[in-house]
Amino acid sequence: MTKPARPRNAEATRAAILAAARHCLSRDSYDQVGIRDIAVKAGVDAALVCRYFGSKEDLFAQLLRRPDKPLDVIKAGRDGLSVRVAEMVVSKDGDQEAVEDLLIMLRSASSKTAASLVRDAMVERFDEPIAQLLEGESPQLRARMMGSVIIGLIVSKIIRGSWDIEAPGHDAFQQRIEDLVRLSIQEF
Amino acid sequence: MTKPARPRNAEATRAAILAAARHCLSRDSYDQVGIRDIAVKAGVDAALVCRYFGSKEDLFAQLLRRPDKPLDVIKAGRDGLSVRVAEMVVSKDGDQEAVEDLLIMLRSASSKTAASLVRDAMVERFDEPIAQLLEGESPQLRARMMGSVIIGLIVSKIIRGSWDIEAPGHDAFQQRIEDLVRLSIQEF
DNA sequence: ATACTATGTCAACAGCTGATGACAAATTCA
DNA sequence: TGAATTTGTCATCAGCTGTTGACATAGTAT
Repeated sequence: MTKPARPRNAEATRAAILAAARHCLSRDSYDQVGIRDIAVKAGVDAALVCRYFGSKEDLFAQLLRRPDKPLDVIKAGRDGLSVRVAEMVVSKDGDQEAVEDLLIMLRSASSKTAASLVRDAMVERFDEPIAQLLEGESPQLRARMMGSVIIGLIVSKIIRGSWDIEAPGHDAFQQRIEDLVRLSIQEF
Repeated sequence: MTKPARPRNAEATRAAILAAARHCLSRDSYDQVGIRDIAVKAGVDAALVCRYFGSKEDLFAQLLRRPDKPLDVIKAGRDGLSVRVAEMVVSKDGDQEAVEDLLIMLRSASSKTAASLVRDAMVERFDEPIAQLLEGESPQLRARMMGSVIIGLIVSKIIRGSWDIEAPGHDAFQQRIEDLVRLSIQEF
């Protein structure tokens, strides 16, 4: 009993490493997630992580960079945008992959090495797509305002653990978030 | 020319270390700020930091814990709260010490060791004082909603560097923030 | 001056980090 | 078969981290 003998498959282990990195980095910040943590989670030796991705920073960059994955909330169009965003943030039904991407970015936003990568990813994957959905003046600014509202809700949840709203008030809570999102992108 | 011969004064160097820590931790996260960084900034040996504060974690705790400093924005009362908050976030005239405190917390919010300290400080220094200012139903939740809006704006600024609003639109921008804050604490 | 304490410095520790190159085993190809 | 290439592991490096204890120096009291 030495090795479970996983079949050798470069592409699969590469994907496993990426998935493990996503898992770890959505729970802890860039500085706290070690290459060895990711390797263990992926069931691989730590050296492989460096061999496949060059460096920890490159791995993180590759993790954030996914031009193939447009966000569901956004690509569904301008109609009902606020509703979908509120749903995404508050419930488990919405675009949870988008929330995970945001979690990864926000957790590592204050890391020196990861900061610029996070900024670029944020612009590319959130701000620009949202801005393109908006009509009227200064769509970029309004997109950033909406980003702020979302970021605030998620970071607040990171800090406190959860929102734990009692059942009867939950609808009003979600409605309030919806209103905040709507107001944030309203024309001036 | 070996030493500028700073006069030996325990209280002063203790304060210098605290100030240096504030300086460093408002710019980088808990994980990235080393004891040596703080010591250099304070003009002291690194060992002194540990001798005066026990450990890095204790130093951070002591930094967050300032019951003597109620926030200006809050203690001015409920009237005009939204206006003052918007001013605080967007301009340099507002309560900038409060913004710095928030920066320190938010930068280190995703650090494993600092997380619980940040959570407690956030509740103690922001959520509770704000909630006590609110009348009507579920003041805690509404206080947290307002916190979310503020956090979002500050974190967004952390990520992007600044808001760089062109001069003519600036008033409308501040007005919008004011409205967002007002909506966030509005009764249900 | 002498003893004593408070304040500050130095050197070193164990532990962790990201990264590298040598090696082993599996797979593929001739 | 045997050689070659891919895939994975191991040991190790240098650098950094928080922390500690031994030492040095300044200030104070006797």
